[in-house]
Amino acid sequence: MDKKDIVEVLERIGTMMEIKGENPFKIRAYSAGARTLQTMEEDLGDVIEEGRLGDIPGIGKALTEKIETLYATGELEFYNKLVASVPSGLMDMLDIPGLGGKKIKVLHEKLDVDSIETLTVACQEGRVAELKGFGKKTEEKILSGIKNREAYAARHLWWDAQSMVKKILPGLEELPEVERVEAAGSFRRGMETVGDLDFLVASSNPTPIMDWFTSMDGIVEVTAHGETKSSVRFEGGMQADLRVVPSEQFYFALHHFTGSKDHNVRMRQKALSLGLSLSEWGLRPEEEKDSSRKAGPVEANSEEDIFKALGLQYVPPSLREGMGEVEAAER
DNA sequence: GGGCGGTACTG
DNA sequence: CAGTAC
DNA sequence: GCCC
Repeated sequence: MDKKDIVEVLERIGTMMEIKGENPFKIRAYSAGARTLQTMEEDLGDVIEEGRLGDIPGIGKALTEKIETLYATGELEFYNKLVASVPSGLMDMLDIPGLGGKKIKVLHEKLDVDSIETLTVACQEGRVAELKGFGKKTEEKILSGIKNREAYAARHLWWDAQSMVKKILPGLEELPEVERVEAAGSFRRGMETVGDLDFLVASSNPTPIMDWFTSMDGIVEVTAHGETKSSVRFEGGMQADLRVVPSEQFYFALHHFTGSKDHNVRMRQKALSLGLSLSEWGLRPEEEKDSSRKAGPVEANSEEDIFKALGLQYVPPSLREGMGEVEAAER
């Protein structure tokens, strides 16, 4: 079995474990392993041959064994058993916003739902709303999620995302309560495709901003509307999130929500090695857990300041993929 | 053997 | 409060 | 699950 197929198997293992209610950290380990493998430049056969698979960060004893077995035989007992125990239709349900492993499990056990089709019927008959932990609103959300799932699941070309950003950003800039605003996320990193749009605003008066954001033209659904975080969906399926933070936190939050996740992990580790703790809220001494004291002792008036505080050279968004750029920025 | 991010929003 | 999402 |  080749690398691509093995990556696929590892990802599916993660998904199935999610539905089985496995330990989230275990699930993460599988999807991290899949990503690592996917981005590995070397030939998988060579690496296995030389017995170096386990040397790769994120791939330990269990994953090494499974990957080697798949590579050599194309079969994996562990995987086959998992496949046999999870109805394939349940996997598709994870694409529906608001449904995770736990809820899917309940739907399956209580209502015998085993596919998008049977789930649709269960919703239409009102059986989902009667379940504990569910309700009428959940039911409607599931139905609309099903109806739009192709659009929702799809990523969008950077170019399309940009035309959307060009419409939203100026509107935000014009609001008097907005002190600073940036688009973050994979859009800011310049990825070829963009999942959701992520906007970040500095302000001490979020309410009017959130109200404006959740009532823009072209919105088909407001998925969340809070003080610091709101989320909307446009016709065409593009989703946009807005976060409002106090201006002292702006660059920490911008860095955090620009990602990538792997990059953030590296940066947090780097901070920890200096006895500091980095988060979207700020940079503070590690033991000072009290995040109620909002702004940390370290100030940042730009993203550069954050890198500087960690003794790193600036890494532009497009390089923040957690693939060694943090190490390379050491100086 | 213990930690793995910490928080906001929904129902 | 649990579940989900980021 | 992986890492320390």
